[in-house]
Amino acid sequence: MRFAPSPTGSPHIGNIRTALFTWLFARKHGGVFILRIEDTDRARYVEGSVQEIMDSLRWLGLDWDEGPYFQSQRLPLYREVAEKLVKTGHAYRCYCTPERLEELRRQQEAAKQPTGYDRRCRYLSDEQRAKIEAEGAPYVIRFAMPLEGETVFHDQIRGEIRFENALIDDFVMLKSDGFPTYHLASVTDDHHMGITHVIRGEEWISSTPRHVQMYLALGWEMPKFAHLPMILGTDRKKLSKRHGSVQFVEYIQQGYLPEAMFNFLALLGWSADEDRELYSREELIERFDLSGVQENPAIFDGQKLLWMNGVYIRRKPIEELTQLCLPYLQQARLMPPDPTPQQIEYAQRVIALEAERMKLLSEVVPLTEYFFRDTLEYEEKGVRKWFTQPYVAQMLEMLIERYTTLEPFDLEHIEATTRAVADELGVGAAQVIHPTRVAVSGRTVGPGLFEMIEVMGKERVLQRLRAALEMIRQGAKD
RNA sequence: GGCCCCAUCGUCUAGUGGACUAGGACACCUGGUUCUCAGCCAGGAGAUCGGGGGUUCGAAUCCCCCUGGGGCUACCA
Repeated sequence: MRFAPSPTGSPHIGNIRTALFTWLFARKHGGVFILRIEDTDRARYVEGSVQEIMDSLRWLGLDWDEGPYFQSQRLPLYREVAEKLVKTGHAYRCYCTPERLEELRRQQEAAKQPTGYDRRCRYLSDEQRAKIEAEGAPYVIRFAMPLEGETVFHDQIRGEIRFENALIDDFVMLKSDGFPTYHLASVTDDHHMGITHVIRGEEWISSTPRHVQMYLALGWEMPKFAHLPMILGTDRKKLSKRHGSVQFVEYIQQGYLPEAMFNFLALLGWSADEDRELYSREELIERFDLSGVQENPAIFDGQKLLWMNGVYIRRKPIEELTQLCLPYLQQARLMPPDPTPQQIEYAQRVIALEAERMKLLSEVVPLTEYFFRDTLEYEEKGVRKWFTQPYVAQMLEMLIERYTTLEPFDLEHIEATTRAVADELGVGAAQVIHPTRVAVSGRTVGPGLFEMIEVMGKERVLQRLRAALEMIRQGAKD
């Protein structure tokens, strides 16, 4: 099995999903998973994309057994195969210029004819050929497709697919710059690398008859083909830039967990016959089967992925989750680059309180900000609703006074003390809890108040209560 | 235009001739838990299986046509 991406840009969800399915299949059947970089188009090569591909695979835990191989380093092999086909009459040199080809296509389009090479050079006589060769004209090597009959192959997912040979033109195998096209390179490598199952995207179906004919011409054993359904954007169009983040690395940055992404991607276009959606990596390997692969394209909708990520975040042991969140906190300057054990301990307790609200690791910043900052930003709505209550100033004074002497400053005592204040004030507990939350966090939503106060610690809480009291008194004067 | 692939709730999907008053999940709505949110629990709404013909005692499941969507149609992959 192999995953053979082309380094023409940052890998997207679809590319990685193909890698995942291939990997799953290889692991399930004890096969060898090979990474092969199809860098045969020098013009479209994007610097750094190979690294991104490898980083993405590693991040997801898709380890490869061999490679990466680079097709650009195997040029002589492809030429050898192409020449062999020329010798056996299955291929020929074509000297047509790009200009002629373009003109030909224009005419065909104008005449509403199917476009394609007219095979002119296929029928050149030896003398004509020798003459052109003598001039040193550049050439490509084209495969000579059978002129009649049809090519039939059995797709592991879709069953039998057939194409009429006459409709397939003599495609280029070797370009004039000496590089192979995809067709030549992949067939050659798949054969030499002992690939038994070619698993790739649906967009390759129409190229498969060419590959089949090459195998036949070369006398090579045919691998099995499996064409995965495509992944479309919410507008049912092929995934592209305007669909938001389609680049895989962006998901990594936003704080998706590899476990969640793995699980989600495995279920995009594949399913086991059971009412379940949460699977571990091992369970997926155990269950994966080409027969469970969907034939119709799937629309990529991030909502379910987001939900699943939340599930996996909540399942994470808190120590691990804290380590995962740390980089985000540091980037936001909420934590220093080299935190002390005490600071990590504090962050961990904070994260434990907010974890169930987190769907992305990056959300740790907006979610926990107020635990770390010296000065709070108050939510306008909360201030208006709660700081205007007549009893609030008195309430804050009482809380400050009692918290100051409260020992130990723990959950149980904080709760008892706070509720006692409500009783004395003759109001419901909620009437105290809500304004206090605003005073202490600046917000109207968040974790349970008493837990929050306990984690913040006495000093920080007192300071915030005083600040709130000051603010209310100022407001009263105006 | 030509060739090819595909078609079940908004989305991911289960379903391979009778167990289907079409199941699950996300999202959505309601109720419960509770100091808010989230979480959790319970419930609800949501698909005449794209349309039309067949085959059959019986079709989401098989066949044909139509429609729709997608892919390919490069010296790109």
